[in-house]
Amino acid sequence: MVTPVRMMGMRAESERPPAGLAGEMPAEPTQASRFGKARSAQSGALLEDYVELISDLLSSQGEARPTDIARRLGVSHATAIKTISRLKREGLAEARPYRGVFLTAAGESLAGRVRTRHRLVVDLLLAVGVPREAAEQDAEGIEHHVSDATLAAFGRFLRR
Amino acid sequence: MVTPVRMMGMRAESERPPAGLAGEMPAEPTQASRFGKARSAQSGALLEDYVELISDLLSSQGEARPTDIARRLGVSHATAIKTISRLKREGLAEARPYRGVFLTAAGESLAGRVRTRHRLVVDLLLAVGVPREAAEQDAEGIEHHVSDATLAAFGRFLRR
DNA sequence: ATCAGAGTGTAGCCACGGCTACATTCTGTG
DNA sequence: CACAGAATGTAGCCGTGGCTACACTCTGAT
Ligand SMILES: [Mn+2]
Ligand SMILES: [Mn+2]
Ligand SMILES: [Mn+2]
Ligand SMILES: [Mn+2]
Repeated sequence: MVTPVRMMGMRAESERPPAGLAGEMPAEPTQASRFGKARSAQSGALLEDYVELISDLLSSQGEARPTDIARRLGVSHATAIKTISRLKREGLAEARPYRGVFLTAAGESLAGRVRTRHRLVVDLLLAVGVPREAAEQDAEGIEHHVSDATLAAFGRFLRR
Repeated sequence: MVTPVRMMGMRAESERPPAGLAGEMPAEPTQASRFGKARSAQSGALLEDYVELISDLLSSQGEARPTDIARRLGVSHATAIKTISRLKREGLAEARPYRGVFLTAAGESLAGRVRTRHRLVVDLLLAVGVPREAAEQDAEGIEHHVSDATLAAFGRFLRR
């Protein structure tokens, strides 16, 4: 995500056949690209949640320790630690053994955007009548698939 | 998903510590469960997309061949074939070599629900002012995180 | 100062969902 | 009827994100 080195799969949009002679159904290049985008969005989701949570912990507790992160996410500490090293590799976090996790500038910035988006999504859901608990729950997954255009529309709708 | 044999990870909600003596922040069992649910939702997403697409192909083309499925999803045929065998394993589809893919009753039923939900999500997005293309795009990911409660709320909002 | 217990880290396993490369089977023309 | 080319299937590789088991390091009470 941060480093779209080649990001997952995502088949090259170009390598399409010459599109049959007649107008036999556009072959839908759009559809494939939509699925592809949804897939890559998903790949960033986990990192986004980590970064948002770490930022929260740093504010509220003053530190973000692997065990806390693991507990809050509902995964084993081993899993959390492995993902934290991925955050480091992606340049979003820094951490030295037994010393807790911190966010880089990039990490903080991402956390901010993610937090804003999370709130907007919850608010939008509430605004259209989704019950609180469902809104909180579903937002956790939905947020990662909301594009800037959609987010902007949500904002306009809420300010109405 | 259909067969929640043990479904991915999803840490046991129960194994929580005795919750410190004083009232030191509820320890948020909710948060972990929310992340967990979002994770399992994701695990079903791919199968949902396959089933919906296969159903579409069966209606429009009369058959669903691996290559078509692969092209529409933007993945290699090898990937599609592997996922198709997972669909078989999950009891959603049937397929014999060189004979195309078909849906079981369970598969058809899932496809129907998925299609309905997909449409509702797109309509909701359009209704709150999301531009068409963004709506189509984002819906492809969002749909998999919309609970029944939220879906019902969307329906009410649109019928308003 | 000790040391039990909590927290961290590492190793190794698994399933999923991508891919490429190669082998096999169909099928429509010629 | 042959057979080239398309479709299908198989094998094997990779990274992610889970897990358990075990080893190491800290730290707060005695
Ligand atoms: Mn989330
Ligand atoms: Mn969030
Ligand atoms: Mn989808
Ligand atoms: Mn869909």
